[in-house]
Amino acid sequence: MTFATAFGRDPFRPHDHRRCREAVRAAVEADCRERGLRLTPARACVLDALLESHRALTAYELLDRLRKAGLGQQPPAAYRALEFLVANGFAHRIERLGAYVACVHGGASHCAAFLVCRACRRVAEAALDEPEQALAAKAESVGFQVERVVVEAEGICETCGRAANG
Amino acid sequence: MTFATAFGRDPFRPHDHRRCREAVRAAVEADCRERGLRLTPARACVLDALLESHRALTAYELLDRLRKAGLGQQPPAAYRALEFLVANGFAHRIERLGAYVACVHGGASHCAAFLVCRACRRVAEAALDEPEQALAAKAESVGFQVERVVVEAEGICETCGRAANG
DNA sequence: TAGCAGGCGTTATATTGTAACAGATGACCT
DNA sequence: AGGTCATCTGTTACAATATAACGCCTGCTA
Repeated sequence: MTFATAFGRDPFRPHDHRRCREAVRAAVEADCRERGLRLTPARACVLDALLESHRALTAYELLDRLRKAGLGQQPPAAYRALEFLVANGFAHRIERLGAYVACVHGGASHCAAFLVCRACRRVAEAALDEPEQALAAKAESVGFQVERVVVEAEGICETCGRAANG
Repeated sequence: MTFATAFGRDPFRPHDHRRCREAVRAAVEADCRERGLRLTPARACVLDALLESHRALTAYELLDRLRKAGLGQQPPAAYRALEFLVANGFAHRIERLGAYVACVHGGASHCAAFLVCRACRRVAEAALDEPEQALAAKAESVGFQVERVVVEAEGICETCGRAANG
């Protein structure tokens, strides 16, 4: 399990975010070509907004971007773009926040865990190799069929912790 | 890690729920006495509603109960009772659903994982001994201070699975 | 008995998300 | 070329979840 930007670094700390963002964007484009998915202007606009930072953005913040770009006016525009991005593994919904982040692991569907800073709303993502092994074992023992696992750790990132403690 | 009702059984399957419910209710009352907490009529009403089943209920479903009992009319009545119950470890919020369940582990604050059936909304709770050890280790390695961990497995319980598959 | 904290009532509003239907576009077939 | 189909988008209207802010009441206690 590793926490990473597109370049294997800690997203809570300064990094070459331009390269980080562009690498993910290129990977998504390539993946869409391969899988015959349409990265339409509205979808690309939402993805780009998410890629501007490692912060979780709400659907309405993303809708603002669509409005400014002239690519949509009403909530369904944002939710449709997000539905596409989440369904295809290009973004994740952070349940704890009702907000969304770009996926930094490039396309393939996977099970993810998140560190969510409640101060700056930045999110670090970890690929979980197994969907919480112990949990899966217990689920099986009661005949429960797991379809999706949400793992979100809420807290304070190093930067915000230092800012608060002086 | 064990999934349990108050009597160590699988909450997705039939059990002596009257005893299950009454034991939790008594434990909560005892805990409130010990800790000087006030289990007011409105709070008890919400707790009792949650204890009627192992299903997650929304704040507005709970507000209906308060209304019928003449113990509150507006949303804040429900949210205040829930705030008390959650803050003191007597209930949990299921982030995935925006809904609430009674805690079956009797009071002490703890870290929990949930199996959430998306068909019947019943919820099984597991006490996590350590707050996701691997996650905590990784958090520490990037200087992230974890305050709370959400672990929710969404899927289909045995009963609902059988109903669907014939 | 004055002050204080906690609990509650009420109004108003914020935030997040969906249903439903219609128009537009582009791919593909004949 | 024209027909047909699926997908994407526009729009209206609304549902569902949650909170801010203010003020009253009650019971404790200094």
